[in-house]
Amino acid sequence: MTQRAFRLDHFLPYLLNQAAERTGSKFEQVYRDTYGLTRTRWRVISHLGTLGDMTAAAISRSSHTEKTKVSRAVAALEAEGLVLRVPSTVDRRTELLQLTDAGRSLFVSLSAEADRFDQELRTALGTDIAARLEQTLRQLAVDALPKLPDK
Amino acid sequence: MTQRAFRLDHFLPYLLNQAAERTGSKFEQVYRDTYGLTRTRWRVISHLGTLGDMTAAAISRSSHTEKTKVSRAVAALEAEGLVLRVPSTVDRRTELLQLTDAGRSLFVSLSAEADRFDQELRTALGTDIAARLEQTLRQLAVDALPKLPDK
DNA sequence: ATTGAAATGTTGCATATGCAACGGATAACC
DNA sequence: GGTTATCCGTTGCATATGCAACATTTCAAT
Repeated sequence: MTQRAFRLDHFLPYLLNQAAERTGSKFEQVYRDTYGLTRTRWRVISHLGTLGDMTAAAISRSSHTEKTKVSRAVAALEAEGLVLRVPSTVDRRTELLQLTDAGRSLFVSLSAEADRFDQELRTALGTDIAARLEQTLRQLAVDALPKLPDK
Repeated sequence: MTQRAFRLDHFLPYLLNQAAERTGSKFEQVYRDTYGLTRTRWRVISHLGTLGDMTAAAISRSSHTEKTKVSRAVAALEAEGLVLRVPSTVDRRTELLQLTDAGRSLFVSLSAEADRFDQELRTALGTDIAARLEQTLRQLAVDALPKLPDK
């Protein structure tokens, strides 16, 4: 019974969390200090910027973010004049969200910085390793994860 | 001026966050539902379990967790009788934290589940890919990240 | 048609979090 | 030695978050 001892620093969920936290908070400095955005607000902006106009529920599903978190971020962004709500005529429960001119202009500059940051990351890791990382992460993020171990 | 458009779903910090969030919340079900632990409490337990007795500040540094977050987790764990504080005689600012018998027993069962979860993850990804992922994540989590792009 | 189930977005409330400030203790420095 | 800076752990407070509940609207089933 050579029982391999549990090692936190080899536990993938922990390593994923650490890597995400460090990388994310590093880039967070950009949109926080320079643009006064929170993470969820940046997430909403970047969704609208890259995926086009969409509803809050769609953003919530696409980003696996609590719908109430999205709702509050949208409210703030609307108050700041960065996002516009267009009530749908077909489904009166929903409203389509779209960037205002100010919102789009913010997205353009911020996404340029994001691109640069991403490039630096990939260069530091090595482009081939970064590409493999991206593929594996997408698998973890999107595809089905293993079921929880049955006890 | 073929400007490559920013794509959120190719942005490494975003993918890292998504993968970490999904993986982490999946395993969180285990320690939350079965053992009533929060993520930070599990983090403290697993640090003490794998790295031995240490101070709150050491846990904070090792896990890149706010010291106030650690402080509160420790207070809760102490109240639940899972962690013991041993004031240091040499440095009277610090207190060494250690698992009680109950705490160690909890760690033993929980780390066994963590091992199983990790194994399932690695099997799902493929063991070689998982090993490469681990190495890359450690690099991102521990090593220096690229400086923020100069504007 | 009608009834029941599900989706959308918001709010209330309890809890979690981040940040600054604090008291106490040690370290650094001159 | 004495002064200053730094470290440890805690607390106060403002904000963020998660979860349940809600009103409204659409969808499903019969």
